[in-house]
Amino acid sequence: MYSLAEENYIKAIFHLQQTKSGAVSTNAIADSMDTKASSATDMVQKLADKKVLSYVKYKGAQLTEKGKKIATRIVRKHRLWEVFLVDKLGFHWDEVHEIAEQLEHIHSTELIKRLDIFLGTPAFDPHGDPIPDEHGNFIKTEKKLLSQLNKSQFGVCVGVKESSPEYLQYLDKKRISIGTKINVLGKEFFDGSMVIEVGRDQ
Amino acid sequence: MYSLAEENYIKAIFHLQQTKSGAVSTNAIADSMDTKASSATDMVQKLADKKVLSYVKYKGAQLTEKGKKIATRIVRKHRLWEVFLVDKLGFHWDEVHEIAEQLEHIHSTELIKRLDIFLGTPAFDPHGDPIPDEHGNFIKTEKKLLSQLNKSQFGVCVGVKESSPEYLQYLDKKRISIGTKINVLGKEFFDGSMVIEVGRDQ
DNA sequence: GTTATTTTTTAGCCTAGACTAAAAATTATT
DNA sequence: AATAATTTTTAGTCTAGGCTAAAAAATAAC
Repeated sequence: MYSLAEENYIKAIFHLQQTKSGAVSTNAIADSMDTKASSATDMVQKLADKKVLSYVKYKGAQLTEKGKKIATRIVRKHRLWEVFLVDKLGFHWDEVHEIAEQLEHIHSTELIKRLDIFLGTPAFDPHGDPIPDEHGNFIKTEKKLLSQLNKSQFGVCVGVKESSPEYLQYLDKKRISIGTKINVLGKEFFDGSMVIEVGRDQ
Repeated sequence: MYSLAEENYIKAIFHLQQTKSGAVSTNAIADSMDTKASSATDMVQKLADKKVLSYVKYKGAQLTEKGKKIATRIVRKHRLWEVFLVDKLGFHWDEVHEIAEQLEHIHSTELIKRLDIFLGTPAFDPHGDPIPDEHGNFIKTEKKLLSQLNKSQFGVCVGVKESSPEYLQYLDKKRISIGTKINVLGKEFFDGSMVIEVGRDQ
């Protein structure tokens, strides 16, 4: 069993690994955990002892298979709980992160198994992020930024890069949510600004 | 905001106060928390500083109104989550305590408000214990032990004194659960042993 | 009403996880 | 390549919550 602090570090390192390849630097970990580099070093050394990650002094950390399994289990829990909060309790998608951040640390495999079934084994969370299955496998969604599309192309919104309440509320006003189809009607070469059509059929 | 340890002490003292009147002794707290008396003393002193309880050296502790409010909020959360686990996820009533023990520490008043509505604002948990409302008020159920009933009297099971999995499974086999009507058909004066009829209409 | 026993508190120590400040290693600059 | 700047690690502190052992108070026994 891992402590709350350990689980949070493992999760943070997992997410950092998703974006950049190679070892994750101490500073990057400290930044994302909102602590100091020295604290991150301590924890990384402890997790290396526990074989959760490999660590080379001054070179950074990388999760082992064991570590990745722990991380995906936490991510799975986090995202399942988010679905619960939105689908069952009627929360808005911009309100659930903080609560899920707590719920993801509840220990009980049986609970998650049952919650998953109760929710209808969803494949995506309310932000469009894929939910890992029991074995830690999950669909790597090929996400493109809207800004990367060209005129006459279209896409379906599967998530957002930024998740500040302000931004999510702005999207809401524009009637854009997960699953919304967006057509690029025009694109300005000068600054990349676009005219888009927001699909009504969501 | 109170730490996990603080919340657990507050809850333990609350439950101890329910059974015995007057101040709760350090040893009683330590026993129910499965720690040593010295640890209990430390925590009780800290909670007294925070005005959660009143404490007189060598005399024991008593929750203040503030402390009781904190305690009932935790109890409310615990019991609501138990209802969720049994009613929605299909857990058996003898499996939910440990998980609810974790869930009761999730901080979010909005979550509990919504969970309560989702569950249909239940008045009792799966063990027959009353669920405090938002303001901390709850029905004091007049509970009698089955052994206190006499011949020709009857009662409705609202809970159990002991909650070991073994005992709960035994009750299950005998088809006794919350809401089950029990008729005392006969009672032996010698040792108090009974012949009872277990109501089918539950 | 002393003495013995039990209960409670204090004092001092331990671990997890944070911190600061200084040292060491790495990377960047000229 | 030598120095400057940055990153990372180490060393030493701090707090929360535990612990043990000893002291102090309360209770029980004679």
